Amino acid sequence: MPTIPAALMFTLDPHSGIPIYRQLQEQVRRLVASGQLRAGVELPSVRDLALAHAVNPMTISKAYSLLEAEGLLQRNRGRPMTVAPRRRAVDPAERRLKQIEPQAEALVNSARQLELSRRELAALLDRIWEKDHE
Amino acid sequence: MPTIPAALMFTLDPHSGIPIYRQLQEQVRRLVASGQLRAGVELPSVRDLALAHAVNPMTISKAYSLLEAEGLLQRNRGRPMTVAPRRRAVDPAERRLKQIEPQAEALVNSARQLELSRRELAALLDRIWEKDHE
DNA sequence: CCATGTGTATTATAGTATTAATACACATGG
DNA sequence: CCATGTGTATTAATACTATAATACACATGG
Repeated sequence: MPTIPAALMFTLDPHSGIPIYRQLQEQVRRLVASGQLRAGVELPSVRDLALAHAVNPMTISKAYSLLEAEGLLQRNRGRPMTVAPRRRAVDPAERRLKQIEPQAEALVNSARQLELSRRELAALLDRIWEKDHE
Repeated sequence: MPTIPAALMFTLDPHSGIPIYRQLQEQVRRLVASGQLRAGVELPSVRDLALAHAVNPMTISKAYSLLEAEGLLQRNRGRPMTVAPRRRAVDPAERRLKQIEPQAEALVNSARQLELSRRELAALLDRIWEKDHE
């Protein structure tokens, strides 16, 4: 089973107001849903992640534990956590869209409260999308 | 000075993980930036808002106090809070775009982690935009 | 066997968020 | 004047988030 680089995979911001453990939890969910993390793949160690992001190991562990309770990750005593076996390797686009929907709704809501036009919002998103040029 | 209906104006979700006082704070900022809340307009009373959203009055008061410290609201002893006088009545589109940018970046990030295409994301946003038909 | 690597449990501390129940100072309309 | 409406201060309690410093149980490679 391949191992993953560790830090580079996740974005954790302690000052975002969103609990760190939840940031990690959601990102793992998405990477698993999209198949970027496939069944059996080992996750970065708690200590590595904590060190790389200047965060307490128990905070990482908490996210991992919750993901294990969700059934997304598998715990292997004395060994790294792995992505749990899944029925479908990748969620269909529809399910992935569902997953991002609340976040999208919040954005549209904000745009409306700012009285931005649909075009202005679309242009902003295009700009951001291309900025991280992939 | 006109008074505002109270509850209908804001969306507060105690289970979103984002502190309630901050949800309110950001929404007021946006409504003021867009001119939907103009200088002098009275805000819903702390007790009304708290009652309508099943939330503690002090939580609302905290948001109001922070907005007053920001200079966005004005405190009038014994009277409702009002929107403070501003240089420009409405922020230019550029400033309003700036305000929503972090949220938009987070969404694009999520979409990427879910391996959604730019088109899929755009379509989702269009759908949501029109769903709330305005 | 044992150093090293896993995740985790424990205990303590700190800061923040939220609620609850009161009480106060001020403004306004009747 | 006074009932009613403002926002706010106070005190207490609870929950959540995060950190720190240890310690433990297990697995693996040399």
